[in-house]
Amino acid sequence: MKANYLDELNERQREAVAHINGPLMIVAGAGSGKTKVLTTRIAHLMRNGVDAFNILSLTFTNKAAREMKERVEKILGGTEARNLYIGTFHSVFARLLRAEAHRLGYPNDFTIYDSDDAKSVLKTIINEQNLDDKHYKPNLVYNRISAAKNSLMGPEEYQHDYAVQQEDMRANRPLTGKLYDMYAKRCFKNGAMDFDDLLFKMYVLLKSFPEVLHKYQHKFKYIMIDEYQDTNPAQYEIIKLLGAAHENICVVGDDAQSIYSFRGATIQNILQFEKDYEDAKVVKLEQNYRSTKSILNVANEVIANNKGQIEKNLWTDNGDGEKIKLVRTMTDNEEGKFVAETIAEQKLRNHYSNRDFAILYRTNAQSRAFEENLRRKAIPYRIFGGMSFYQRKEIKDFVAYLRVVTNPQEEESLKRIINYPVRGIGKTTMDKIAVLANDHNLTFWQVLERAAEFGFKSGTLEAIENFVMMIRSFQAMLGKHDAYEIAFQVGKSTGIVKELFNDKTTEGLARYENIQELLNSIKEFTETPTEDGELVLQEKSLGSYLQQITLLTDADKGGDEDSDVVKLMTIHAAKGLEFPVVFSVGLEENLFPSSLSINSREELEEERRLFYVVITRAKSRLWLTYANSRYRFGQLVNNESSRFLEEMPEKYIDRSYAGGGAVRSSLNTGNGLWGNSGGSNMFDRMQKKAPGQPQPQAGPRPMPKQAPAPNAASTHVPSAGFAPDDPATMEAGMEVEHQKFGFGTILNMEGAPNNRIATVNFPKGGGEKKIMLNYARLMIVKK
DNA sequence: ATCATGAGCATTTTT
DNA sequence: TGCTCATGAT
Repeated sequence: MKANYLDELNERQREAVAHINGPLMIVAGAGSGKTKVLTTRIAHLMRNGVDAFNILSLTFTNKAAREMKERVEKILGGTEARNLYIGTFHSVFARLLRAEAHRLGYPNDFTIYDSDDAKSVLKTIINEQNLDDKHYKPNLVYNRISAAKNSLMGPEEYQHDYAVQQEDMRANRPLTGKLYDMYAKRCFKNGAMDFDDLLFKMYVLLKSFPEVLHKYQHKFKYIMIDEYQDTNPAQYEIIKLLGAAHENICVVGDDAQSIYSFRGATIQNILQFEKDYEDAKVVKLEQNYRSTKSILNVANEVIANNKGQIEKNLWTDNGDGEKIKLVRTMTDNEEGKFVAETIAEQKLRNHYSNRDFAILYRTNAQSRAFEENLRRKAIPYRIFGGMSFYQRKEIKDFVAYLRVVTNPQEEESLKRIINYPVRGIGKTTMDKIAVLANDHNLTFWQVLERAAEFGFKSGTLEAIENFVMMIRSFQAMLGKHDAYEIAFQVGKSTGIVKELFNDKTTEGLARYENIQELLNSIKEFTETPTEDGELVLQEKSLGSYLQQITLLTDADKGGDEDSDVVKLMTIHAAKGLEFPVVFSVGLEENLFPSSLSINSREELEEERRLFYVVITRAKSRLWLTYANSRYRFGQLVNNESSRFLEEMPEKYIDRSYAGGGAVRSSLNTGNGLWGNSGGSNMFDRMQKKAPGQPQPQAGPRPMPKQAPAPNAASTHVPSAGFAPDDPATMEAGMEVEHQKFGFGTILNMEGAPNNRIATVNFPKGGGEKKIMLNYARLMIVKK
C-alpha cells in the first residue's frame, strides 16, 4: 500500500477519509475528487484493521463500480481489494437474492426481467383481461408498478391506498392495481424478478427474516453509497436496515446533481441525512479540480436558481480559461455540421484527440444529425446508450434459450423460442397450451412435458417432445459444464448459429456476428478468475452468467473503452464523466428543458440540475448549441432557445461564435448584441413566420429533401427482361434501373468490395437513395 | 406459417 | 421521420 496516500488529499478530503466509525455524509461538488475520496477511504479503512470482507460499497452504474474496484486495487496493491463487495445496488442485491431467494419461494436461479420483458408480460396480462392495450398501455402501467415498488408498496397496499386509487381513477385506469397484482403473481409463477423487484424483494427479505438481516448486518459492517442523491425510498430503507447495527454508513452525493427522480429517486434522502443520523458528520468538498473558472462560475450561477439546496460554494484554483461559446444554427442538421466542423478545427488548432470530445444531448433521438456529420468528416465516434446489445432480437432469442434451460418455468422466454427456429409449434398450438396450462394450473413447461396426455396431433406432439428432449439435454449439462459450454451446445443443437450463418444478407451477417460476440462474452465470463467473497455460489455457472447480463447496459460492454473516438451520449449517461471539450447541444425550449418537465417547479429544477451536470462535465472548453428549427417526428418545428441560457452570466459567454448566437432576451434589446447582423435578420424572419409554413433554408445546402410524390415509388413497372447485373461491375456515372424506383443515375459508390453501397438518384422514384447492392438488385441501362 | 404492407405512434432521461 | 405491431395475402 502506498504510504503517503493521505498526503495526496486536501484538508477536507482528508477529513472525510479519516472518519472511520459512525455515519458520514460527504457533500461532494462536481469535480471535487469524490471517487478519489471514496476509494482512498476504503483503503484507509483497511489500513486501520477493517477486513475487506466487511465492506460494502454501492454505486449507481457498473462502470462506477468497476472503476472504484480498480482504483482501490491500485492504492492497496496486492489482491485484498478483491474481497470487497463493490457493485451496483441491483447487481449486489441480485447476488444476495440468488443466495436467499428460496426463502421467498423463488428459485435461486430466478430470471431477471429487463423492462422489455416486464412490459411484454404486462401486455400479455392486459390482453388476457380483455382490456384495450391502447388505453392500458403496458408502458404506463409498468411505470405505475415501478413507482409503487420503488416506494415499497406491494399490490395489496396499492389497491387499498386511497391516494393511489384516486390517481388511477383520474387517469381512467382504475384496474391498474389489479394488473399490478396479476403481474406480480405472474412474475412469481415464472420465477422471475424485474429490476424493481431486486430492490423490493431485498427489502422484504431483510424485513421478514431477522436471521438474514442479522447475517448481512454482521457481514457489512461498513457501508458506502455513491450518488446518494439518486437513491429511491426502497434503496434508502434497505440501507437503513443493513446499517442499523453499526451505523457505519458513509454516503456521498451532490444534491445539485440529482437527476433521476423520474425513476423514483428522491432528493429528500440526502437532504434528510443529518436528521436521520443525529451524530452524522458532514464534510463538504468544495474545491473543484476539473473545470476552468469560466465554466464553474457559469455552473454555479445557473444552479443558484434552484431552491432548497445544501449550501455550498464550489470554487477552483484553475485558470479562467476560455469563455463558454454559445452557438445558434438554423436547423438540427446544421447544428450537427457545426459541431463536426468545430471538432475537426479544434483537433488541428489545439491538438486534441477524438477522445477529448463529447457531444451531450437531452434525448437519444438527437444523435442522428451528429452521427451523419461526423461520418461525413470521417471523424470516428461512438454512441453510448440507445439500443443495447442485449436488446437485439437475436440476442434476446439466444438468451431466452439459456433462460429456459436454467429456469423452465419462465414462460416469456419459452414462448419466444418454442418455435424458433421454426419447428412446427405455431400459434394454434401455443393457444392450446395456454388454455391447458390455465385449466390444469400448470406452467407451460409442465404442459409440454406431459404433452402426450393432452391429445395433440401426432406431428405436433412429436415436435413438442423433441423440443422437450432437447431442452432437457441442455439441462443435463448444468451441473457439469460451464456457461460457455452449454451456450455453445445450444447454438449448435438448435441450429440457430447455422441458420444465421447461412443468411447472407447484410442483416443476417450482422446477426451472426452478434451471436458470435455473445458467445465470446460468455467465454470471457467463464475465463475471468473469480474475484468475489464467500457469498458466491458457482460463479461460472450459466445461472450466474444470466444473472449478470440483464443488469449490464451497453456502456458496460467494455472493450474499446479508451479507443480514440468522439463520444456521444445523453447527459444522464455522462454523469460522473469528464471531458476536455464538451458540446452541450439542443438547448431549446421543449427539448431542454423538456416539454414534459415544465409544468412544475420540481420538474423544472431537475432539468436545471441536468443543465448543471452537463456544464460541469467540461474541463477546459464548452460549446452550447441550439437550433432554430429541427425535425421532430418528421415535422419541422421551431423552438425558442432554452430559458436556461438566460440564466448564465454574460461575462463568461462568447456569443460571437459561428456568426453569433441569440438568446431570447437579446430579441428584446434589439440588434447589436450579435457579431453578425445578417444572422439577426434571419432570426427575426424565422420568428415571424407562421408555424407550419415552409422555412427558408440558410446556407448552401439544398432545400430539405422533397417528399416524393405519393406512390411515385410504386408506379414503376420494370422493363421487360429486367435482369439484375453483378454489383461488382457497377460504377458511378452509370444509368441503372431498379424494380421499384425506376431509372436512375449512380452518383457515388462506397463500401467494401463485397458489400458495395451505391448512392443513386431516381428522378421518379423519390430522389437520392442509398442502395446496398448485395440485396437490392440493379440492372445497368447505360455505362 | 411467413412475409409484405401500412397504420399509428413516439421521445425524456436508465438499473 | 422511422419503428413496431397488426393485418392480410400467398
